[in-house]
Amino acid sequence: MYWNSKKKEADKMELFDLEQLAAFSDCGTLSAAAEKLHLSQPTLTKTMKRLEEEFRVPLFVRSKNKLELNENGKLAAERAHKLLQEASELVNTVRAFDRSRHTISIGACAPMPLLGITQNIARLCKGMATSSEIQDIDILLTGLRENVYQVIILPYKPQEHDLYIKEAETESLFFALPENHRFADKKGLYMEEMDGENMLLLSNIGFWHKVHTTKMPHSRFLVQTERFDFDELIQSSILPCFVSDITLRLAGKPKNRVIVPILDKEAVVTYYSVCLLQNKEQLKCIM
Amino acid sequence: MYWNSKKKEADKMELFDLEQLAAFSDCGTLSAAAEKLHLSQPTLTKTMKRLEEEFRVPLFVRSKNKLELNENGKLAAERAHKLLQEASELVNTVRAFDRSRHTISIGACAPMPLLGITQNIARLCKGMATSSEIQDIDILLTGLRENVYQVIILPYKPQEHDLYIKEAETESLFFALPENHRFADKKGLYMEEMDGENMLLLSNIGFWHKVHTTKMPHSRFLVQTERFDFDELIQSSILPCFVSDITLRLAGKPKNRVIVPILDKEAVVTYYSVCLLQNKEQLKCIM
DNA sequence: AGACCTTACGGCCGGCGTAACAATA
DNA sequence: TATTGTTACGCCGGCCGTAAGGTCT
Repeated sequence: MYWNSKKKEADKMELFDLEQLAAFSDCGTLSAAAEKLHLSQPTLTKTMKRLEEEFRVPLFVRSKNKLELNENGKLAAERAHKLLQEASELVNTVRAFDRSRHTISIGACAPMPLLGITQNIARLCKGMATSSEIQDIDILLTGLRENVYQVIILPYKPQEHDLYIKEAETESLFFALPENHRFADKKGLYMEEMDGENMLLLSNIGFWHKVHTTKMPHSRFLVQTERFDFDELIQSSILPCFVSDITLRLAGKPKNRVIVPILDKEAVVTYYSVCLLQNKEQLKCIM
Repeated sequence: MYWNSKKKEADKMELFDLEQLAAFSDCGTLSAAAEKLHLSQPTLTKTMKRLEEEFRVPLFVRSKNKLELNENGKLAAERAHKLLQEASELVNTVRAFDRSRHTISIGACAPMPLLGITQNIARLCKGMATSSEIQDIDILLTGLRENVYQVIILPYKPQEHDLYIKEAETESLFFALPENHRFADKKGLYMEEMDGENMLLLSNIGFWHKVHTTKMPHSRFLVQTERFDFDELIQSSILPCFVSDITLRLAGKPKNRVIVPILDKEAVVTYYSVCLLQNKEQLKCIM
């Protein structure tokens, strides 16, 4: 296979050469560029010569001890920057694409139903990663159609015909009242009855937030971002808060609290896992 | 300088690697790609492995005896094509830019004044190339402002104030009539008198064409593209044609023809070399 | 003297080719 | 058997670094 060995005209221009050119353009001096790239100055000298040969056009104005880009060189360096940027984007794009093929993005209207489904995915779809977030319901729906999410979890059953829907779990909301609260011995409460009472609330609870603020417009909600802080506050304060059957099951009943069911129909929701009908097969292991 | 020698994580991805990937994508098989690039198959095998390492993402689905791009690979190959295209455009752009810096584009309204000016450029501006073309006058003016042309040659003196103008040579038009033509003994002729006579004409004569067709609307002009064919036809036919003092000076009088001056004022033009005022200094060697 | 670029020289590593092997059709 | 991909192995060239030289501030 030596019959082509001596093709001297080869376009040997490589990205590393351009990187050196770009570095020289940035640093203004070969020495500085060499240091930046952890190379020796003579290496840079030779690469620049090589580039000039490959472009077959002068790129520099050479004084005895000074090297500068001429107009050609400035243009070349500028374009080299662009090309390097695009080369870097190339691998990033491919990596991101690969990642997207291996991760399922789930959008949920509330935190609790995420727990079950992400566990299921980890168990059923080995090698699949999941990324999940809690968002407003309309954002979830548009995100589903734009493939931002492969699966979304809604607190109601949507009617669109291009969606594949599967009923998931239910969640029922309760008040967790201090034992000496005036309603502590009630068997059930409407949110309206509690309206006006200040309550502890965990942030990032999705659509529940809207439920609370609409049904209890006169209450002030002391929002905690951190789960740990929230739990601490429950222990140390006498403010009522919300719990659900799921949190009760997972974390147990907060000490010194009485659990009172909420009677509003909005306090009991059934979650539905939803994906595009066209992705049904691909996602059936989850749904 | 060995303190960084062993950085194995280097982004060694080079254009040649991507070229091999692109070739594989085009050819469908390593062997074919290897042949196309004048490389051996094992080389391709190893490059593909290297690329997979550099992307840190699988790019292929490997059977025992078959290598195919997976989805990642297809994306990578597609983007590789694009990047290679852009790399090629990079050098072409720089080369074109360099060329544009070393060539003066001249637009002229007629062929004759070009002769003198291009000779002057070749003599006065060593290392400068010239490209010239003949165009309509309005195209010349817009082209000058858009830097399509550095210098244009007009048959009149423009009035714009952002232009630098230098009077160039003059050209006077004559009829070259067969010796037995009815006007052969005239001392001068108006074009109107010749209107209706069929004439030989050289194509690509710029604004002269418009002069002829407006002043002699009833004549038919037998247009020749090739100078050689035109000269042959003059010898062998009895059709009248145009000559100018410049062609007479350069090529002499056609045999068997009588030269009769044209009396219309349009038959004597003074050419003006025009450039943008802002380029005056840069072009003063020419102007 | 210090900063910079260039040239000369030598070593080394990485990429390439050959050869041999394995698997498929 | 012919084609294709992979592995093993050795060579060779190109790239890099060190050293030395020249020029300018």
